[in-house]
Amino acid sequence: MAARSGSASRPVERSAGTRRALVEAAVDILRHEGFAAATARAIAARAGCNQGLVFYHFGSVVSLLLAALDEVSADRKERYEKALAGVHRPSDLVDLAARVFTEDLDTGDAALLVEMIAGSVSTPGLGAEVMARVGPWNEFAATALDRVLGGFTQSGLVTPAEIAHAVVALYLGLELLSHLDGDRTPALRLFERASQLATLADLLTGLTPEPEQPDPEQEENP
Amino acid sequence: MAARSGSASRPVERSAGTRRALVEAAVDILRHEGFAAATARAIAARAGCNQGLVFYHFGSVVSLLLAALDEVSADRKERYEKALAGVHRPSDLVDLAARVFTEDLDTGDAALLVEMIAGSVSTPGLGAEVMARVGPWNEFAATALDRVLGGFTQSGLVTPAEIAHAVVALYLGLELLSHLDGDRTPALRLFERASQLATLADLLTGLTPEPEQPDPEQEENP
DNA sequence: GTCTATACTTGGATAGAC
DNA sequence: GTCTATCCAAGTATAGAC
Repeated sequence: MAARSGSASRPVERSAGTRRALVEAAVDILRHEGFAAATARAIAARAGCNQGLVFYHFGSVVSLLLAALDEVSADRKERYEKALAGVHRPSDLVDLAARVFTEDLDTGDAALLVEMIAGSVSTPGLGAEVMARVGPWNEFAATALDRVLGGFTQSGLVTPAEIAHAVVALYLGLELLSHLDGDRTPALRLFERASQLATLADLLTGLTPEPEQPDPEQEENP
Repeated sequence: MAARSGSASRPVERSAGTRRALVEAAVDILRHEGFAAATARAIAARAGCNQGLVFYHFGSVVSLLLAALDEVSADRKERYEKALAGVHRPSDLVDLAARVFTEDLDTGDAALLVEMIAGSVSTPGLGAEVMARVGPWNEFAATALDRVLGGFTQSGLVTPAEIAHAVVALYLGLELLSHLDGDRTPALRLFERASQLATLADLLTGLTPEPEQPDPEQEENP
């Protein structure tokens, strides 16, 4: 509380606005121009402010880029977790993965992640930072897999963490290849096949733990 | 025939030597320093010659880098094809893949490929060129898979090309992640699991087409 | 505290020397 | 034909203005 002016020119608000504009511009450039094009000058130009502000607000270009990565990561995680709520069978999970993959490609989120990973390969301190931001996806995948394949993974053949690592690696590889030649059809075709196999898995998991449940779609509790 | 001097200072030999030195230096830098560090100046310095020679001999930096990629690609392909000769069962193939993966990581060839792919993501014309050089690996994987899983893939469930695409993507993804955090254990653990599963596949393929044959190259009946 | 104008560094490419 | 000295553009970062 206390004294409060409605003016938009208050220092703290100007600062916040500039920061936001820079992050947004960074996201945009990473999505459509790539890591190499994401320079302080280019980002500031798109944000409509002076180039030096990148260093004032974020200290360095990579810090700004990491902020951009965090921004879209938060959005994606929220979307994914919401979607995961409706997933119960293996085929559901594969279908979700396919949808997510396509969405990420459409929105450019995939491009952003791949650009950051690619860029971090040749920028000293960046690798660890990006890795730390990929880690949660690993856990997320492990949780999702455990939830759907719980019975199978507990058989001791493989652990969810192992499959999750493979899944994340496959996801990145597919994105990378799609990104390279601009052709997503091989990846989509693969998801089709996986969907067929998952239907098979439905049967397998279906006969192991529970044969039939009264409410498969009863998540409507706001 | 004709006039021939034994001197090593003949223009054509000097040129060839310089070219070779530059390619070798480019390979070395890509392996150990990364794409971003692979500048004309750095490469020339390591090759012990003037920076301008990069442009005289190769026209541009990326052309030199592609030459470096071709260099190691040729070596790898030769090694792989030789190794593939001794592969007959699925488990052989997985073991070979694991060995190849580890070797590539040790020699730095994996790093080089990943660096080039990563770099090409943000260098206009490079993507298509690198993609053209990844294509053969796709075919190679398809051939290898078809050879080992021929009976299974002809069942129509999946095509070798599809699996090959997935395998290449997985390979790249694993290399990328190993490269990022410098920890290869998750990937190696994965190969261990795959090896176990492949032993299972040995049994499957073993009981389907032939229990024992003197020559497994019978492709007659056109 | 917020921002701008300027300094310094590095890299790609070429004009011209040998 | 082979190579070197030099030019110019672009990037990061900061010293100082508001």
